[in-house]
Amino acid sequence: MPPRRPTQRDIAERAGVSTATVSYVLSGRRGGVKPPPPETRERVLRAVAETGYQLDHAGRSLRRQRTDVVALMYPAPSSPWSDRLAEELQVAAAERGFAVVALPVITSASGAAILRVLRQRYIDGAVLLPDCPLDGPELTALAAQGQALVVFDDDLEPDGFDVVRQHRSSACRAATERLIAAGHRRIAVLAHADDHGRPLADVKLRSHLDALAAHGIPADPGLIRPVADSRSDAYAAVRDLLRLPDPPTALLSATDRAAVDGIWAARDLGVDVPGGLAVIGIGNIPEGLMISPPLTTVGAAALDFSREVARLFERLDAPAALPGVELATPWELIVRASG
Amino acid sequence: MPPRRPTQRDIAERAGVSTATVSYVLSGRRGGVKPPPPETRERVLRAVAETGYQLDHAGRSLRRQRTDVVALMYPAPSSPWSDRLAEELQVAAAERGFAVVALPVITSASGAAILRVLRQRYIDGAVLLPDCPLDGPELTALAAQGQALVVFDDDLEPDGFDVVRQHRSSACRAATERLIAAGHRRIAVLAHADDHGRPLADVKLRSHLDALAAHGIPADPGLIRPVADSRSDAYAAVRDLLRLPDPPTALLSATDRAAVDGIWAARDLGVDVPGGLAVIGIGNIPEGLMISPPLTTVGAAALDFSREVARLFERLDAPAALPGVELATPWELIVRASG
DNA sequence: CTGAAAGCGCTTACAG
DNA sequence: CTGAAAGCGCTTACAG
Repeated sequence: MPPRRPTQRDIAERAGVSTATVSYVLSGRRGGVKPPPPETRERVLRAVAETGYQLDHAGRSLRRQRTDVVALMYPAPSSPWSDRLAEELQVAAAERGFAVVALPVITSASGAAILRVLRQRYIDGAVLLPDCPLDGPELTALAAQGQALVVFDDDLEPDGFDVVRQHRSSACRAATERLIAAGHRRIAVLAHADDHGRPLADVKLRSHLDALAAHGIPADPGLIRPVADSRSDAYAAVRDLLRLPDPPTALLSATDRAAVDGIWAARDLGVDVPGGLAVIGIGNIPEGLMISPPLTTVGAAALDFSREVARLFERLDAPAALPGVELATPWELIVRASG
Repeated sequence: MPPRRPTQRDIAERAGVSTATVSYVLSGRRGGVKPPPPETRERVLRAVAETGYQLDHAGRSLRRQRTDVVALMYPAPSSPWSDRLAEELQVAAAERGFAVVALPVITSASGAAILRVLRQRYIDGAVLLPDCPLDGPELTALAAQGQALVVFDDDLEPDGFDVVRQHRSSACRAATERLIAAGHRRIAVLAHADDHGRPLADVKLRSHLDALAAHGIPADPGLIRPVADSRSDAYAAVRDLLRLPDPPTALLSATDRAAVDGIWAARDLGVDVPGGLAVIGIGNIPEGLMISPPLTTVGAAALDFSREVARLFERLDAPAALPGVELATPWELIVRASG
């Protein structure tokens, strides 16, 4: 037996009704029209049970011109933030009969395939976390084609899609300023890596360099290490930095994870934190509260995406296209004990 | 202007050709038939560029009876393992023109919605990591309907789907046996939590209790804490355990993360690891190599899913349904310095 | 209350 | 080399 799935036509024949009736029973009727009476209903449901019929998504979404699927797109690897957003999205989606898929973006691999998911209407809408590889024109085009989009970005202008402002740049600058104000002049940086394994000049690193420049402090390239995405590399890098003849007195890390490893490296070398090395991370993950001393960091105060999720579904529910708006969930400097 | 997307019909009119030709240009022809000549091709591509036409996934997949999408399903939150598998899947999928979606299962929320993605043919196939909420009959039914499935499970029999054996139970038992052999009798356990916040009697906890029973060692319920999924709770739980009048001498944790926090709690209290507290985790995440002392753990030796991914695409490429097979990627006890 | 029929956007044998 | 036409599995105005 070939794996042919039964269709509504099979159910209709079996139940002695039309395919219209099958559809009415299974999916209801629009506009408050009465559903089929119990006897009809039961005949259909029996046929469904007997055959193991399952609705076919392609047929339905072609006809309805919607997929009832939303996506969450984020740069891999996942984080407590992306995990939390996935969860909130799933709860809200379940209430409305939507399914949620996650789209982790792996820089080297994903490219075209992941864009196809948005462009070719696999989904009705998406929340895009920061640093997804989509530019303004692309987002505008997607929005114009009807995709509901809520995009975390500090620079793009809303244009048929909504933009969530985090003001990451000023929050990151505040971290460096705090270190400078405390007298630090040699500040090591654990940065993200670019494709060539060099420090990535992203908003985090640029904010730091801007703050240094604003205070006339020269940046020492030797103190900038592209290890923020690897726990083991971060540990080793900080260990090496602390063994330098002229070691840094402070550490700014593009990720909280690497900052935590930096604290471990310092502790394992007997260097006091923050006395011997002040440490500030970026991201505000829950783990930062667990380390001793607790991690000073930069990030959103609360692990809460309810407004952004609600906005996505407002878009999805709206009868006509909504104009793009700005939402604000600003990052802040969260001072704890490590720096 | 309503956001009507152009269709191949629009492109055909604009280029003065038939929709068949448009499709041939955009999607090629089966069976080595020659593609349209350059002039035709160019007219079509120009119309595509002018209108911003994008293929519609619903139309194509309804006609082709396949979606060219595969999924990775895993219990949330994500882990280095699920991240790595997503990456490998994405690389393999990109080569074949498939898109990858991740389906994190959040126990409370997901249920029905996530099953719909499999049942209603949103996707052509999936890899299911351990502890996804699908039973044997369900998987058999999905496989019979043509879904390509590779399922991590130690108990299910393959039946139209493939099963990856990890032998988690015997590997976990080996961890407890090692502690017992080293003379430990009071072994604390950081377990997963069930829906009521009590220790979840999963394969990890059961293996531990079995090993204790086999050696006639009574289990002390007071030593079993449901904190394996929360870093902060794990730290606090271990701190409290170590302050007990009769503290445990060893710790087995259902997750490496919680084990690492346990080591931190011990170190912060001045308790030597493994001298004062032997610690063994489960999961073998890279972070376990970073802590001092390096974490003894239970898990797969390598962060490598190439065989499982290859098998999924074998299924997808096969002209007829393949019988289910067993693959083996056994977990092992990985002895490092912590216990 | 129910059914016949059109059509969503594609692909693909088939005819010319 | 290209087009007319059928059909994938649904949903839904409309007629009876």
